Amino acid sequence: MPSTPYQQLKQYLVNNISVDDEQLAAFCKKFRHKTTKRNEVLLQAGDVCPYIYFVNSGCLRIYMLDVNGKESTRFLVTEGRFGTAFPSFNLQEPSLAAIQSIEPSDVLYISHYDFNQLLDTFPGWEHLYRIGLEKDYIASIKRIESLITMDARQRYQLLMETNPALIQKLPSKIIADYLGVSQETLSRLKSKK
Amino acid sequence: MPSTPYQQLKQYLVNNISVDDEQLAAFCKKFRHKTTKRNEVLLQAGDVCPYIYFVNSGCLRIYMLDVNGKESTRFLVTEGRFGTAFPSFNLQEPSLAAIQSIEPSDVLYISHYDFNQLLDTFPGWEHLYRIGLEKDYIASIKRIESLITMDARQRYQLLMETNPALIQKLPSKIIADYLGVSQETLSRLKSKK
DNA sequence: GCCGCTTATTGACATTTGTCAATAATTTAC
DNA sequence: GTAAATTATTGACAAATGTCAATAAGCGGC
Repeated sequence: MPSTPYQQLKQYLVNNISVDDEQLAAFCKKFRHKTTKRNEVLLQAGDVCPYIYFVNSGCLRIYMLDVNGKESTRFLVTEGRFGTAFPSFNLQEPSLAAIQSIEPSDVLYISHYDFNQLLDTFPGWEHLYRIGLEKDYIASIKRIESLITMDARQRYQLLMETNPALIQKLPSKIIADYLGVSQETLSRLKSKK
Repeated sequence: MPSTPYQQLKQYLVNNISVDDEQLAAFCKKFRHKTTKRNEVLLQAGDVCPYIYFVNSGCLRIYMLDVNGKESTRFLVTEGRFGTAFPSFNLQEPSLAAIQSIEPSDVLYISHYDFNQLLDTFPGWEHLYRIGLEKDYIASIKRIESLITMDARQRYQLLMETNPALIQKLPSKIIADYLGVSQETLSRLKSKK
């Protein structure tokens, strides 16, 4: 167990950029710490998203809710990763998506203002952010490809291959709307071999 | 008509970062110029993508071809924008997607090596790239949302609202696989009101 | 540990979308 | 300008997926 809630973030930083202890401390100082309950909502749709989160443990879900109450999961943010309602956080405009913690989670968060200040102050921070953006962008491209080229069964199989832990960990209701299929269809895919 | 093929790129740069003429010249020197024919293939699937392109005029299409010969358009890159087979260019691994110029086009291109050299040499370049990544990432998030929450008709209507020029300009066959629907389905959407 | 709520499964059916095929309309290449 | 190739449209049907409903199973909160 890490002695402070900042251990994992520091590890993430040293893995991705060259940074000395002093800078690490300066970065961490901008982050606040929070534990959440199961299904706690961190951002309501319609609000401007003020924070970007780093997940120490647990799982955040970025999701949309349509007028009929149907939910769609845009992204899942697991341990050791950054996540936010990106378009809202980046542009500081009202969010289409909400953020909830699916399970009790332990997170750090930094405000948009402080985040930008780090960008302007430390070139290393911009580099780190850029690397993260590249990875997330590539992940989103792969997701688009799976959505336009594969049927429901193929997408489910792909997820089983690339991220079986997610399927284990999350209720299949959420896996279903992450894949863009109904709960019933996913249930049938799983049973009918 | 611009006097050199670099006019538009320069305009793009000054719009996005503060940069002096000397730097502009240094940036442009890294780009080569090329005109393409209709349907010319710039990258074959399976090859590592060596370049990122800036489109002066015309249109590039990043697309995938499955074993049955079905094509899916991952992205369309129009005038005044950067584009490449991003995962391959970024990771320098074989590309799932191919690149073609749908129509006769006028493009600039820079190698992965030179691009990274600019990143390392000019903080302004990393900033510019980061801003571009943010925009492209947001666009891809919106595309994912449209794919998981909307049916074919809604996606088509969205495209008509957000980018009617694309629908005008491109054959509906390509619009169809960009939307992730068959040509016939799109044709029916258009006729049946 | 139990109650109650949420989630998962299954069936019947409706709807959407895809596939195949034939034909018409366009467009390209020469 | 014309022939050939590509693209678009339409019909008939098949396949995939969604919706609604009923029931079963699982799990969280106390």
